[in-house]
Amino acid sequence: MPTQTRSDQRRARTRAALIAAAQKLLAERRTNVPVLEITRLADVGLGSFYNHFTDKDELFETAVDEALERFGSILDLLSDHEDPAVVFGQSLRLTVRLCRREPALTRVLLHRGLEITVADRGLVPRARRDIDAGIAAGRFRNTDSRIAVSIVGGGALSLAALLDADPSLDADAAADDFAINILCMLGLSDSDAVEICRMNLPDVDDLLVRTESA
Amino acid sequence: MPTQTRSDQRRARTRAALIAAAQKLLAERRTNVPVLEITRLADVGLGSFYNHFTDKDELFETAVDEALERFGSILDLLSDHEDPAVVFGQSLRLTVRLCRREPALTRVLLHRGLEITVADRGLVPRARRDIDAGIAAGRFRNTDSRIAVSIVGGGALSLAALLDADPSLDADAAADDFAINILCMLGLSDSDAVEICRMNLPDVDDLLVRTESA
DNA sequence: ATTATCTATAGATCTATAGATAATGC
DNA sequence: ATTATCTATAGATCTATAGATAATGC
Repeated sequence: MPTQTRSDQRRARTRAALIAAAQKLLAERRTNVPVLEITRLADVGLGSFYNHFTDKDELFETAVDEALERFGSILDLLSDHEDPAVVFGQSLRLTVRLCRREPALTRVLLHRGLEITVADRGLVPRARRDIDAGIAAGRFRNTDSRIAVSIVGGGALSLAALLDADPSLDADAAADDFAINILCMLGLSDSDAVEICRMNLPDVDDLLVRTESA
Repeated sequence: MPTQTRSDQRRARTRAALIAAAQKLLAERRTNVPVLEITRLADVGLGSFYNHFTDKDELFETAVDEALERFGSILDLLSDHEDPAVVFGQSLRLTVRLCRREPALTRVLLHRGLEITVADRGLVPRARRDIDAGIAAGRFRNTDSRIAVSIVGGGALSLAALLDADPSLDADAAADDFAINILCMLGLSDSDAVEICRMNLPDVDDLLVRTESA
């Protein structure tokens, strides 16, 4: 554990304030703002910006990466289950529920958009691992997991955009329906998929609290 | 038919040049450029820009809309078939193939990203119509078509991003695999889906030529 | 003494318009 | 005569740094 001097802490605070401001702006799709506006929102001096980042692009990229990590670390808390279809179903249902619970974080991800589903960080590698496990166990159809994961990722993002655009939609029902669709796609019968998506799910708020400290 | 004066033609040419320049920039993800750079790329005077658009946002939005229309009009050429599953399968296979054939156009759509799948124009209403027809005919599972269309749209975009990022991928195979996945999701058996996706497809180049005049 | 932050600002860059020029209409 | 385009530029806006100030380290 590297000793955190008071200087380091101060530095980290400033950096975090800048990133939080960037995430706020990303959620509003306003990335084309002067640096001064960012530092005002972060409540730090203009010069501090250049202490931490070389330009706006670098800041915004960092802000998206951190949001992705947050999402991923929440899903990592999901307890295991012997049936890979159950594991994946839980992940899907939880991910979509998280989008409703964390709209600001979700909008940050939506801004980066589809590049996320191509990336080799965040949620995609987790999904690919789960799908491959299901195929290996004979629980899923034998299919190209790169393409399957692409559909799942794009579908999840697209559904997140839909939930964001229409607050009147029932997010829990949409999440379960999404999971049913994906499980059917992977070869489960309609009834099997429905059954899995009726199982108990860990409390979303509880998971959020448990990852906040990180 | 409104008589096109020579003035109108000149005006339309300038406008089209600006939109083409904007699409070029969108494909390179460089929307944050000075107006002067856009007009240079379009080979028109700076002032002409303000003759047609009030600001850059308006131009870029128009540029994306036109690209979407182009895609949609190509799909409209697909001939009908009595089985809704065949119709939809053909659309899916063709859409993904188009992405490989028209990478610049595809990148324009990727820039707009997921907002497309929420929009009520372009490909989404066509997909929703096809899915609803399939459900009504008892060929697809009875499911919420809003969510299904969201998955299809997001999945297609995500796959387009994947094909764009990795030119070595076999687009035809990916397109067919994508369609199989979606048809399975909609309740078809694995073997039915595979069979549909082995059927003959209209020639992509031919369809492109037939819509170029529009 | 060192390191981080803040304030002030020079210079670069960009927007948007006014007025000139060129093309078309009749 | 009218309409579209083009050129030149005033004024606004933004970036990025230099130097001052404040906090921390030892």
